[in-house]
Amino acid sequence: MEEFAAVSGISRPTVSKYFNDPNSVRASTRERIEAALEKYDYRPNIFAMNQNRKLTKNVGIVVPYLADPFFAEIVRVIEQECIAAGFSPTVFSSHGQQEQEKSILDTLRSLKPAGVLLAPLGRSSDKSAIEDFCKNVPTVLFDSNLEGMGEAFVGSDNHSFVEQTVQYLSRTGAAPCFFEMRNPANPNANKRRNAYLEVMQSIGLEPNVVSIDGEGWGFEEIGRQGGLKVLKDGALATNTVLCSNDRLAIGFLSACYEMGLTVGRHEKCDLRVASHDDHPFSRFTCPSLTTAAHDYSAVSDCSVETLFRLIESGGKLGDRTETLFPARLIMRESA
Amino acid sequence: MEEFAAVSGISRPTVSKYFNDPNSVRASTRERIEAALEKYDYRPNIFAMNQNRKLTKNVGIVVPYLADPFFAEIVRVIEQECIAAGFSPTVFSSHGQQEQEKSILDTLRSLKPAGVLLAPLGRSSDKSAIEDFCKNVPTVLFDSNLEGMGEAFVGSDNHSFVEQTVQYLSRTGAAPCFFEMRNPANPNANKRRNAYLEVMQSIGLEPNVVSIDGEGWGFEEIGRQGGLKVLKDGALATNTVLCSNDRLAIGFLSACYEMGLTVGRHEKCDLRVASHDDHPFSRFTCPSLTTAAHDYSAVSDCSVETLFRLIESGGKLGDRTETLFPARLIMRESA
DNA sequence: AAGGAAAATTTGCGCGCGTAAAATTTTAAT
DNA sequence: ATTAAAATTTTACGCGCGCAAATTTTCCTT
Repeated sequence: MEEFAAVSGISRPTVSKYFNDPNSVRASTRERIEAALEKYDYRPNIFAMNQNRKLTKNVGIVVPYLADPFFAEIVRVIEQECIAAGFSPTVFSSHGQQEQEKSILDTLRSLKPAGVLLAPLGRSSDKSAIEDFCKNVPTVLFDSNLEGMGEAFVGSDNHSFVEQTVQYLSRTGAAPCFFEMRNPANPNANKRRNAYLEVMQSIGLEPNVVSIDGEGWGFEEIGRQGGLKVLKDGALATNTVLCSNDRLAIGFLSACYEMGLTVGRHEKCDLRVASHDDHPFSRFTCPSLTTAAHDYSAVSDCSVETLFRLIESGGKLGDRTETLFPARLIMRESA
Repeated sequence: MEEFAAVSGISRPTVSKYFNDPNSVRASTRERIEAALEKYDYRPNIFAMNQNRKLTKNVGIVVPYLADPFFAEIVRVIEQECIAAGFSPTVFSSHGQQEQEKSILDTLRSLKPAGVLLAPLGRSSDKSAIEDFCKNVPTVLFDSNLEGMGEAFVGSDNHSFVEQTVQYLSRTGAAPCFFEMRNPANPNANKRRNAYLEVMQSIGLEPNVVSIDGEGWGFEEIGRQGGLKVLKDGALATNTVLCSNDRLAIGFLSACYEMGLTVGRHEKCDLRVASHDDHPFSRFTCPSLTTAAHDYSAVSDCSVETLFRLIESGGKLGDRTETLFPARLIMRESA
C-alpha cells in the first residue's frame, strides 16, 4: 500500500481512506487513485485491514450441519444479503460436533467479526462456551434457540408448523401419528412434539407419538430404518403419518416404497405422509411432500436485519427479542 | 501475547515459538507456559499469526455450489482431513456465479493460504482470473478440470462412469438414451455426453441424446420440467433413460411420477432410469436410483494428499498430473 | 481580498504477531 | 574444570494496515 500510494502520488493513509469509503476523499484524489489502480492492480489485504479496525466488516455465519440442504440454502441467501450490505461473510459448519462448534467460536474471535449469526447445534452444544462467546461478540441466534443467549433470536414458530399440518390432516382424513427421533439433536424437534401433543388434545384427539432410535445427522437413513421397523411391526395406529421434519420424511417415504406401500392423499393410497420444513428436495420426492414451509426469506431477512441493527447499535440491543415466523402449509401429493 | 509472556516470565518470541510448535521450546519452558495458559486462558490471534508467516497453515476450499449436497458432502470430508493434518481450512462457495468466484480468489490471496483446493465453476469461470490465481497460489484443481491450470487435477473418470452404466443398461435391457442439459455449467457433463456417444458406437448401438433447456444450478427442477416435456412429447426413443447426473435424475423421476409412469428394473415397469454421481440422496429416491458412484473418499483423500505434497515441495510439483478415479456401479431399484 | 470554518490530507503511532540475527544458556567433549 | 558446539532465548525489526491528532488545502462568507 505504501508503494502503491507512492506511485499514485498520494499519502498512504489517504489511500486507506479511499478503500474504506471511496466517497470520503476528494473527487480529484479519487480519480488519481482509480487511475493508478488500473495500472498496478493493487488490492488491500483484508485481514491486515481488519486487524486494527474498530469495527470490521466481517460477519460470521455458523450452522450445525452444512451438508444439510436446508442449512446450505439458508446460508446461501444470508451470505448474499451480507455481501450486498458491504460485509464479508465467512461460513462455518459445526458438522454436528461440539468440538468443532467450539473451535469455530475460537476462530471467530480472532476474526474480530462485527457480528455473528449463529445456528447452534442445540442439545449437544457446549452451553457455557456459547454463553461466553455471546458476551464477547455481538451474536444473533437463529434457527434453534438457546435460552437467553445472544442478543436476539430469529426462527420459525414450531407450534404454527404443527398446528397447520395437524389441523389439515385431521380435517381431511385420519388424525396423524407423529414420527420422530427419540433423541433429536435439535431443540426444535422437542417443541414440535410438544406442539403435536397440545394440538391433538385441543381438538380432542388421541395423540400417538412414534419415536425411533438413531444418532447423528443422517436423518434420511434414520427415517428409513425407523420407517421399515415401524411398518413391519405394524406400530402405526393410523394411516396418516406426520414426520417431525422433511429429511426424516424422505427416509420414511423410501421405506414405504420398499414395503410396497403407496403414499398419497387419494383414497386408494395406503398412507398419507406429511412433514415440516419445506426442505429444498421435498417437492421432488415421489410423491411430492406435503409440508409446512419455513418462511425462508423472512427468517433470513430478519436475521440479517437484526444483526445489522445490533452492529449499528454497538453490539447491544435493549432487551433480547425472540422473533418467530409462522409456517405456510404447502399441499402437495403425499397428504 | 506481550502481557501473557510477561506474566509467564518468558519473552514473547519464545511464547510465539511455543504456539508454532510446543516441542521447539525446552521442557521446563513449556511447562511454565502451559501453567500460565491455565490461569489466563490466552489464545493467539490466528490472522495476526498468518500475517507474517512464511508459510501459513491456512488452506482454502472452493466449490461452485455448496447448496448442492454432492459438494457439501465432499467439502465436509476434505475439511476434516485438513483439520486432522493441522491446517485451518476455510470454505467458500461460488454460488454458481463468476463474480463470486473471482472475489473469492481475491479474498483467498490475502488469506495467504499454504494451498488451495479449487473446484471451479467450469464453463462460466473467468479462465484468465483463475490462471493468474494459480500462478500466485499453490492450487490443486478438483472435480472439474481446466486445461493446464493449477499444479494438479484430481477428479473422476467420466468415461468410466458412462461406460459402466451404458454397458449395464444395454446388457440388461434396452439401450439407454442420454438425458442432459443442453448447456451444462460443468465440463464433466460434456465429457459424459461424449463418452456416451463413444461407448454406444463401440458396442454398435444407435446413440440418442435428449438435450433439455435450462440455466443455472437448479438441476432438479430443470430435470423435472425437461422430463415432463420429453415424456409428453414422446421424445424418448427407448424405455431406458440415462441421466447425465443424479440431480437431473431426481427431477426426472419426479416427472415420471407425475405422469403416472412407473420406474424400475422389473418387467412391468414403464421406464428404467439410471444416472451418475451417487448423490447423497440417490438412495432415498423412489425407486432408489441406480447410478455410477464417485469414489468419494479416493477423490477427497487424493486431493488433500496432493495438496499436502504440493505445500511441502514449496508450491511447485514436477509436471502437472491429472488423477482420475473410476466409478463404481451402484445397482439399485430404478434400473 | 481577507478571514475563518470545514474538509481533506499527512504525520506518527500501534495492532498482534513472525523471524533473522545476536546474546545467552545448556550440553558435550576434552 | 575448561571450552567449543549446540540449543535455546532474547533483541530488534517489520508485516500491512487503521486511527487520532496535527497540518494543510479548499471553499465560503463578509
